[in-house]
Amino acid sequence: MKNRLPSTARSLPIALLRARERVMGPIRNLLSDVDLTEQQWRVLRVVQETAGIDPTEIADQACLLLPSLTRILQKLDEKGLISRERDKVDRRRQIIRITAAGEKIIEANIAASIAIVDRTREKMGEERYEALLDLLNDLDEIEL
Amino acid sequence: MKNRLPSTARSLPIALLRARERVMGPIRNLLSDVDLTEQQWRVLRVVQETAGIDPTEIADQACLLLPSLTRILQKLDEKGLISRERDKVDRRRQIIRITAAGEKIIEANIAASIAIVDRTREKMGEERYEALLDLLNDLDEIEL
DNA sequence: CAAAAAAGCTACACATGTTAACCACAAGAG
DNA sequence: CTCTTGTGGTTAACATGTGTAGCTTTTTTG
Repeated sequence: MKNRLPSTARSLPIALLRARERVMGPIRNLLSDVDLTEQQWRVLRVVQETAGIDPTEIADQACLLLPSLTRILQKLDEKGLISRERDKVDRRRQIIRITAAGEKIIEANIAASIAIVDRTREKMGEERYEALLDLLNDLDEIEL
Repeated sequence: MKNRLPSTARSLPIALLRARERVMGPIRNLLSDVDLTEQQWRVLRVVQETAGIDPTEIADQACLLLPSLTRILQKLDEKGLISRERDKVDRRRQIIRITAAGEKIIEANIAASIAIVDRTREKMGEERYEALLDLLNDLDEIEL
């Protein structure tokens, strides 16, 4: 009765953050070598995954607000990693695509990134790892 | 063979981020009403959890770099939510404590915060929810 | 004691978060 | 057809956070 607060380890948001930092820390180091921020990398991954995606959808999938995304897309465009095109049907809309250079950057870094995550998978065990991913995706789909 | 990349939904860092945003979004709204950022709240929770903690330990538990933490502690100090004291044994060190006002802020917001998380727990089911927390804590303890 | 290490702080450059205002185009109502 | 409303996206401005380097003070160690 003295303390009804959940310990931070049993606080879902904090536990999610700590787990993420554990995995993301090493990956951030990788990315800084090729001068990409974590967010830029995330956007690039999302764009690569869904060719012809529009900014609103990217923002949603990459968990970014549109104004932040606008700036990030400008940076990625400057770097030649994505291309932007106006939708001919709805001319408010933009169509974003990854360029060959963008694909190349992903190619060059995804292996090391996967290797880091794979070490985690091995230490956790395949089943627990997959179970974790399933639970995370469930959580993401909750309360739409 | 055409595409060896994991979909972003099966990418552990991205899945962790999306799940976190889902839960944290509503909580951030709460906090902005009392003029606290997410990080300030996190620091406050950590300080409350471990009275007499020092900045290095806080930074570790709250997933912040020391320079960021320094500023956050200054802000929290200005607001009167924490107190700082020099350690008499090792005078390089500082001892951080939550103040009565700080406890009060937590009291005033933790209920709504827990309510948000509880809705998630109900939708996921108790067991799956607890399993998720266990897996996250495991992940955090990996690769020390 | 001198040198190395640890705990923090400061400063700086840059990226992101956040809100509001704004522009161009689209879609509906009358 | 035009007026209003809605949508997609950008810009601006400011707060905050990130990341690196260098500095001070105090401790520890050779």
